[in-house]
Amino acid sequence: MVLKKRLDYGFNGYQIPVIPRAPRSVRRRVPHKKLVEDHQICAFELLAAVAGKLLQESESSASSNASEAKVQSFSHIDAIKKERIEENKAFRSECLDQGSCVESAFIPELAVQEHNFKSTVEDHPHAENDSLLERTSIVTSSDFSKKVDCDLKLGICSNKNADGNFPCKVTGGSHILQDLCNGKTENAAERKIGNQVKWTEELTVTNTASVKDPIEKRMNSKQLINSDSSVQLSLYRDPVPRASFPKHRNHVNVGIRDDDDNSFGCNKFSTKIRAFRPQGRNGYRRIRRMLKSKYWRVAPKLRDCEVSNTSEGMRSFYRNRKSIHTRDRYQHEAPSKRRKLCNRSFVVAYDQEASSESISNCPEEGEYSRSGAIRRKAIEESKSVKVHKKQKGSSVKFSIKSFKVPELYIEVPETATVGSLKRTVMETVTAILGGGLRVGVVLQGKKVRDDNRTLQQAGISHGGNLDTLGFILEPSFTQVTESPNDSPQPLQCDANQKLLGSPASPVLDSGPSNATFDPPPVTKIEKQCESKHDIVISPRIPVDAVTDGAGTDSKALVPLPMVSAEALAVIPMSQKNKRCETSQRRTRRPFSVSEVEALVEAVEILGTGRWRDVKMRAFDNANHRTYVDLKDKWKTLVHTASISPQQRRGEPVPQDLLDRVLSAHSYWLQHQSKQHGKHQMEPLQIMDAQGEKFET
DNA sequence: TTTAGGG
DNA sequence: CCCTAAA
Repeated sequence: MVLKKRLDYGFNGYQIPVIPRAPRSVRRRVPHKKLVEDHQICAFELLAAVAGKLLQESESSASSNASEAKVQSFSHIDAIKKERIEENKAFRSECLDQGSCVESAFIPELAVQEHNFKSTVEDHPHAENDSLLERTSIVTSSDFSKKVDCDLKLGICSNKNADGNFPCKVTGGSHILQDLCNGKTENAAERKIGNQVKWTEELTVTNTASVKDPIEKRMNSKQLINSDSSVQLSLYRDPVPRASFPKHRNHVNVGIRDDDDNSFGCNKFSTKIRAFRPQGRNGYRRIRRMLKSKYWRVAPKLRDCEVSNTSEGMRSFYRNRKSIHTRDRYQHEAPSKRRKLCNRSFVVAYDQEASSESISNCPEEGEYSRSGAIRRKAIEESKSVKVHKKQKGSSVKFSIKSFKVPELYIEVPETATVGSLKRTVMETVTAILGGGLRVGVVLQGKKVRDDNRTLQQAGISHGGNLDTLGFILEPSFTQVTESPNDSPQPLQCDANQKLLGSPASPVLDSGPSNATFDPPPVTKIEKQCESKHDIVISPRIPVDAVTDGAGTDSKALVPLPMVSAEALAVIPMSQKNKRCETSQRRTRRPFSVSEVEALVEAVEILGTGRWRDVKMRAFDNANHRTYVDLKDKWKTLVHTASISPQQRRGEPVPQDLLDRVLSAHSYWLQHQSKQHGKHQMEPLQIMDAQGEKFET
């Protein structure tokens, strides 16, 4: 018997909220939108973080130089660091737009050291002096959780201005930037635009000979750049003010790679913040456009300096691609299929690891570009390991402070909560860690491949080069796919981390590749190579970083790969694009028990004909689960429940859940016919707390 | 776009 | 999971 339809929440059994099924057209309009007021991570915030970073950098640089401006409060910096540590996440933003040369600026945090700077320049002899910083790392921080309604744009000119400085510009935004700047908006212009105050701040990257105070902030001219809530980090290559910035929105790289949100755990809680069809058509289209360009976004960034390496880069790229495909097919779905899922999401183009050299190491005359252009890190292996070694007798003692997780690609809706983001990252990380990672040992920049050698034989002894010992995480199948002779050094960790003044911060870096912020105050800069193709590639594909341990003094952990990630990306991207657009089957993502449970619960309440609602109710945060997926899953669940346990495969689903599936299925089946001609169906059967069904 | 089903 | 006809 069908129980009362309106059951109050708190009822011990199913809640059967009566949700009259209005015509689709009507339902569609129901403003289910639970606006996310807080904790919304949006591009703006990320950008704001970057901007703040930049400013901080400026300040800190200035402060380090006694003769420079007054020291500002660094509280916000601390906050950021703290946050970073806490979240272990780095967000990178990248501006991508068709044909535009938008580039993100890297906001370094490390103290700049001259030698770093030099090495940078030297390592990239081909770099064009015209190129700009291209990397941006943003740390997500609760401090930035405020919602910013307008745009923030950061632009850094590659050319010096009359003063010999590099103009930077941060525009738009409301309060965040200002907050981050600790009120240093003296000269910022404030204007009312609609209901918002936008302001622009111009910064100048000083092209000082002294590496120590590379950046000088200067605020003067204001410029308003308006855009529809887009975040842009632009780098002008041209000193001449641009008439406009390339436009694109919501492209924020989160630095995580899995494109799905696996945080289904919280799905069933209606309390979570959800955006019910958050964007309108425009947003939708926008997303689509975005998706279309998803694969080539890297292309526009190709720099001259990187071209020189194109050939080789391509080769390795393809090699990797090939292996990847055999092992893990491309995961991005065809744009046309995921539009909604991707709506208003941050898309991680790929990990643009900012090398510490970027902005902070302001290169000298015309060298600017070199330093920034090539810093790319091998995405795959973005592990950042900190090893704390202690010598003890003839044994070697290690203390790995942390490993950076290999590339992650995560896509989350802007409306996702920070908490869900954390969960997503966690799940992704977990998945990756459990998906075949292995640890590699690197000594003096070279991989120690022979597992049978003793540490002593390998030169890892207390009397040896412990300083150059590092550990890396790499795909376990790397060896198989990689050419035998290659000695890819995907990533490397700094075995030498002496825990520089950081006993207090044991957690120091552990986020996914965020070298930018990771570096402890006085750390050496990690040079990492990166290859852009990751975007498309499975996170675990290692890139053959061309590295030679040559001059590995303890400082340069990883030789800079000469392979230009961008170069690699250029062509491949387009190809991938095609590939993806055509037909890339999504990766299989078996439903977990908890997901099944959420699904069952939702179906019990909503019925079997309202997958969209089910999706929103229980899987709103799981962007990788479409309503079709849920429908299909339900279908299989019903099937599974009707076969003998022996015939079932995959992760076993608790029998009680299957029972619920059957009962709900039959209930709704029956109900369906009834409702056909009449009112709304009565909600379904009810079950008691024990999950036993009541008789209908 | 969402549903409903077949493949 | 994909593909699609229908709605």
